[in-house]
Amino acid sequence: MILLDELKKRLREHVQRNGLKSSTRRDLILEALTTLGPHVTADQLLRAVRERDERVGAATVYRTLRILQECDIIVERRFEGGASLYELVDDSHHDHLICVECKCIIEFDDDAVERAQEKVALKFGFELHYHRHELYGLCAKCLKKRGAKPGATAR
Amino acid sequence: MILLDELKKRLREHVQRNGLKSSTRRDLILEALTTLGPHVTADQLLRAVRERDERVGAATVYRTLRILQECDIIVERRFEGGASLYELVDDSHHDHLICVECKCIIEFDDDAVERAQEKVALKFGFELHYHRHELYGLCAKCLKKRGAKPGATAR
DNA sequence: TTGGCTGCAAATCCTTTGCAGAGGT
DNA sequence: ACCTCTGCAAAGGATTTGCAGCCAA
Repeated sequence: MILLDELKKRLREHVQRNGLKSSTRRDLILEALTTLGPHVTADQLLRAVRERDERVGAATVYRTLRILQECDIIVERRFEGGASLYELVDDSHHDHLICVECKCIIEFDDDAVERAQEKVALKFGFELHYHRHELYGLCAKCLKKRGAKPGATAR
Repeated sequence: MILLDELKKRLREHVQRNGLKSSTRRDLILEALTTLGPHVTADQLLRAVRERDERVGAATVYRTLRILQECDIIVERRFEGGASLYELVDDSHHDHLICVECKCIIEFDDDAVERAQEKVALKFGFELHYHRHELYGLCAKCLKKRGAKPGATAR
């Protein structure tokens, strides 16, 4: 669970540092983000926020999402097809297994992978900010459903 | 270097297997793909193809790109912002370091990472088809340009 | 009071689709 | 001939932007 207050504080600081102003709408959006699941589309977020305040416009959601990205509260993810998904960074340390068939998303967190990629960054003199690591394929369930079908190579 | 003939053959087989027909335009697009760099947008591809045949339409490029994905000749990649990039799969075994400042893309290939992710897939009973692994941050050049600036945490 | 925030609608950007004609088998 | 491929233009979906009024500092 993420501490909402911690996030609000981070947002407030960002707002002050950049001569912006705080607003009720923005807080509402941030709250909705912590309530909804780990991967939210702008549209899902909009609907959720509108349940509490139906006058909120889509533009505000997008504008707020951009601000939240700037202060590292969320990360935008563009999986294949469709709209972007947004994710709280506190959640985003993990990576994803995505089933190409049923579209389910399994989250994982593997130290070996993490360490390996840090080494790669070092090798190229890169300062790592964040990463995305997505493995696409068939999940166990879909695999079973297919029975003894063709199959595929790893990668 | 990828063998263009090998790719053409794969395309031809896919076409026959699915009751499609081959076409000059499609071959042209495939050729352009092997000529241009490792990451091409649909638009870049369109321009390149038009240098050889100016009557080609954007729709054809998109339709062809979809077919080429179906027969595993290319992979679509949606990095942050902007249009999709397409990449020949023979090239796509590597992953990417992407500079958030200058937008440069460094390709890398790390066995430790590869092995680690295969292990993860196995753990979840996943059949891996392909993956994407992108590390975002500041490249060495931009890092130097910034001098002794704030910095960031790893991830 | 000032300058940022907001909703709305229009505008963009990238990609897909419908349709009538061209082209491959 | 038959059915796919193509260009064109229109449609689509997601996101951004211009503008006039609202609101926080």
